[in-house]
This record gives sequence, structure tokens and C-alpha cells, in this order.
Amino acid sequence: MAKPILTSQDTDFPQWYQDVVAKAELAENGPARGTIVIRPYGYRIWELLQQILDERIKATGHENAYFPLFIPMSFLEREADHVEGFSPELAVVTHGGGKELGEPLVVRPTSETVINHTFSRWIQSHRDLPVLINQWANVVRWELRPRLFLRTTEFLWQEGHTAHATSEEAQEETLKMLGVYRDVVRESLAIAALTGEKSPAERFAGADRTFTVEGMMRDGKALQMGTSHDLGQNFAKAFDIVFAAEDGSEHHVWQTSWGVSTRLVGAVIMAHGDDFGLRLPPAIAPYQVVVMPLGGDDAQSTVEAAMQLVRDLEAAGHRVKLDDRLHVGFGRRAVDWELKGVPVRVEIGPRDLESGTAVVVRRDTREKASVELERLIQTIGERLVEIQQALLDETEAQRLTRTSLISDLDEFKSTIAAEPGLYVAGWCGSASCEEAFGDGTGASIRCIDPFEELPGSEPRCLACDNLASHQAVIAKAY
RNA sequence: CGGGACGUAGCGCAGUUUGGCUAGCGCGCAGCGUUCGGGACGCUGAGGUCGCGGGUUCAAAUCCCGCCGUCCCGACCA
Repeated sequence: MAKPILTSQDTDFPQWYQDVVAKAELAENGPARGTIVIRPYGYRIWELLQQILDERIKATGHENAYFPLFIPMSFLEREADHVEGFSPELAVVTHGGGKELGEPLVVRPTSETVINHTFSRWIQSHRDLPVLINQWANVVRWELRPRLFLRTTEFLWQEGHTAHATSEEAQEETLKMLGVYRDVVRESLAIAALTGEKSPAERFAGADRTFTVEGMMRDGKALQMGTSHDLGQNFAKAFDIVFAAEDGSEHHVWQTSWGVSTRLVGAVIMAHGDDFGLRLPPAIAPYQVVVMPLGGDDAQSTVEAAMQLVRDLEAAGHRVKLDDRLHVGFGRRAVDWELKGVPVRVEIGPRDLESGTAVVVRRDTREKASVELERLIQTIGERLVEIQQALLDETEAQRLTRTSLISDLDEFKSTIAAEPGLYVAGWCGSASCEEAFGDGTGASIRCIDPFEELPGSEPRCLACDNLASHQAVIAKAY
């Protein structure tokens, strides 16, 4: 039987994560601290996700554009909360062309400032609104404790920036894009995430309100998978983005911004992976099917049958890999593809050729089935649909199992240490009570008043016992 | 950025305490042959600035100083 290839999740989840990122050839560390080399297999996952998101972003009326990597330091300083929030994690360029710069340039940690500077020149009239822009880019935030995909100093993301004539429109946009994220996370990444608002403490620096998509990983910790911000008029005022209304009066625009990053690759790894490796949802799997001819005396004919099957599967619209490395033993090849999380593996050996069948193995359950060749294409298509759904169902079930209602602070603190998960409680809204939740537990409010239905919380605050104004979802997080 | 552990071949490690000839082992890699229904085997072979820089010494992987990087725990975060 198989020797252990990865540290088991139960033994050491962070070690398991590092093992699987390395062994599935997703990514490795770059030479400078906090940097990441995304390997082809990992990058393909990102590309597939990117393609799906890009279509959705365009379908909701947004256009892609590109803004500069370097931003004058003074731009950051225009919005007080913004600069305060980002200062600790800025990378600053002080020299260029061998000379000290008159004004330092920051490497964008996010692009609100450059983009809004530009918006102020683009927007004159209500006829120019709304402006709906998206950018695919890299950003830099100096990280003190990096982890591949989850938190790297440089990461890839998509950032949407919009400007609207009314507050209502901006609010609607904020929630619309949150919904797009929730849907993509659910339908493509197969993760049943929670959506809701961030507490003021967790809010984006410069936003009036921040909404989040929070996923739960297999170790019971939460991961912020995307955010959507209602920026109000904060940046409009800082960058003087003004439009003339129909009646000639002048107004500042109302704005939003929203983004998801390569962290989502980390989310897929941790939400679905098991002790055998990745389990990729077919929607974003670089290869949805791997076809493995077996060697032996009949190698020639099994390889031929495998190649024919690959052609047929490709014709049916699937992403397929032929693994005809006959110099590598069967077990090794099987283990490789399990590590890499390919949803369906097809084995064709001499016995199959004789009986006119092939063995179809699904990665999520590792179940094997012998399937007749005539039904193979159809069966595999069905399996892929089933696997996509099964992975989602698993995360949904797991989230429900690991969501508990809690009303006693001491009990909460002892319980969350032993059983990580989502804890639903009442919260009075005060920052001191929010701190009290995290004190000694390392947990934080992941979101408040989630849109998904959760067990109803106590009407009183978990910490101070005053009347609760919010339902808080508390968890340890990445 | 604080506390702790660590850095020797692509990966995992021994050797460092007590300085001493040509720095070893397993996996992986290359060639040949035999194999293939859950990490195959034999033979042959390649691969090392011992993280980087300085210092001590007749002599440094080994001792001292500085820096870089990794992992864990905290504080900060997509």
C-alpha cells in the first residue's frame, strides 16, 4: 500500500499545505522573502479562474484597463484612513536611474489612488457615469509572515473600481460584485462560502463599508476569499472627482472597489485537499481527466486505445492529459495524479482491452468503476458534473457541522481552541467587545449579519451581555 | 517586527558538541536491461561555492561576528 507522501492533515495542517503545494508543483518561494514563483500547474488554475471571473466582470458591464505600478507617495497621503491603513505594508522606491527621486514612489498596494486621480479627469458630467473599470495586476504589500498563495508580498489579483452618481447605485454595485464573487466561489471553486459585512475594525482602509466572502478550510479556520467595498465619497473628495448633474449642480461621485487574488488558489487547496493531495473542482482543473495506459506486453495497444480516448474526450470538450510514461511504474503515476488532484483518472490495461472496458477512478472519493468503452465518454462527463457538485456539497456540510451557536464567552474560548470552526454570537458593536472575542483565542469576527442563513444568535452580546446589534461570525482565520 | 528552531547535491538527512586526508547516506536524476492493475528492480554514472560575507587558525561544514533565507509562536494583513 501507499507510503505516506504528505504529512497528514490531522498531524499538522500547515505542514500538509506546504507539502502539497510543493509536491503538486503549484508554487515555490522566490529568492526574496515573501515572493512566490507560481509554477505552470498552479498558474493554470489561476488562469482558468481568471478567465471565468473576467467573463463575469465583463458581463456585468465592466471594462478592463491598466494603471501604473508606481504611485507618487503624495497620492497615498490624500486619503487619511487609506494611508494610515497601508503605510506599514508599503514598498517604497527612493532611487531611479541611479539618482535619489525628488518624491518617493510607492509600489501599488492597491490602486484606488492612481485610478481615482485618473477618474477625476475622466468624469465631468452625469453622462460620464457610471464608470466601471477592472484591472488585472500585481500588487505589493510588505508581509511579515508570508505563506505561499495565502499571504505573499507580491500577489496577483483583479481590482474593480467604479464611480456612480448616487449612493444607492454604489451600494447596489458593491453587493452585486460580492454576489459575483460568491457565485464564482460556489460554482467554480465549489466552496460554500459565507458572505456578509466586515466589522469596522476589519474594514478596508478608506471604505465606508466592506463586505466579504469567507470560506471555511478543512481545518476549521476561515479564509477571506474576496472583498467588496462601498467607498462612499471618501476618495471622490480626496481626489476631487466631481460631476455636473442634470440641473447643473456639482456633486462628488459615489464609489466602489472590489477584488480577489491568487489567494483563491490557496483556498481551493485547503478547502478540498485530503491526505492524498489536491482535489480540484473540474471547473478549474488544468486537466479534468488523465488517461493512463498500462504497460506490459500489450503496451502498444493500450497506448493506442488511450490516445483514441484522449481524442474523443477532447472532442467532447474536456481538458485531458495522456500519461504514457511507461518507464514510470503504475503506482507512481497514479499517486502523481492524485497529488495533483485531477478529478477523473482513466486506466486502460490489457484486461480492459480484452473486455472492452476501462477503469474510471474519481479523485474525490477514490472510487473505481469498470466502464464499457461505448459508455465511457458519457460516464466521464457525468462524473465531472458529479464531482463538481460533490465537492461543493462537502464544504457545505462541513460548514454546517462546524458552525455553532455560542452565548457564553468562557465556553467559547475553551471550545474554539479544541474545535476550530465558525462561532455565531450576538455582538453589541463595540470595538472593546470585538477585542475580547479575540483575546486569548486568536479568533476574530469574520463577518457580521451574514446573508446566508445561520442558526439565530442570542439577543445579547457575547462579551458584555448588553443588547446585541449584530450577529457576529467568529473564527480563527488565515 | 519580537521569541524560538534551522540552513550540507533537486528533495530528506548524517557529519558540527571535541576543527584534521578525497564531505557521506536515502530518494530523485542520466544510460542500459528487465518490469507495469497502487510510489518496481539490477548494473553503471553524473551531481557539492557545506546559505552569503568577514574573522580566528598551520588547518573551518565544524569556532566567532554580521547579513540573507526557511519554519513555528505572537503583533499586522487580499
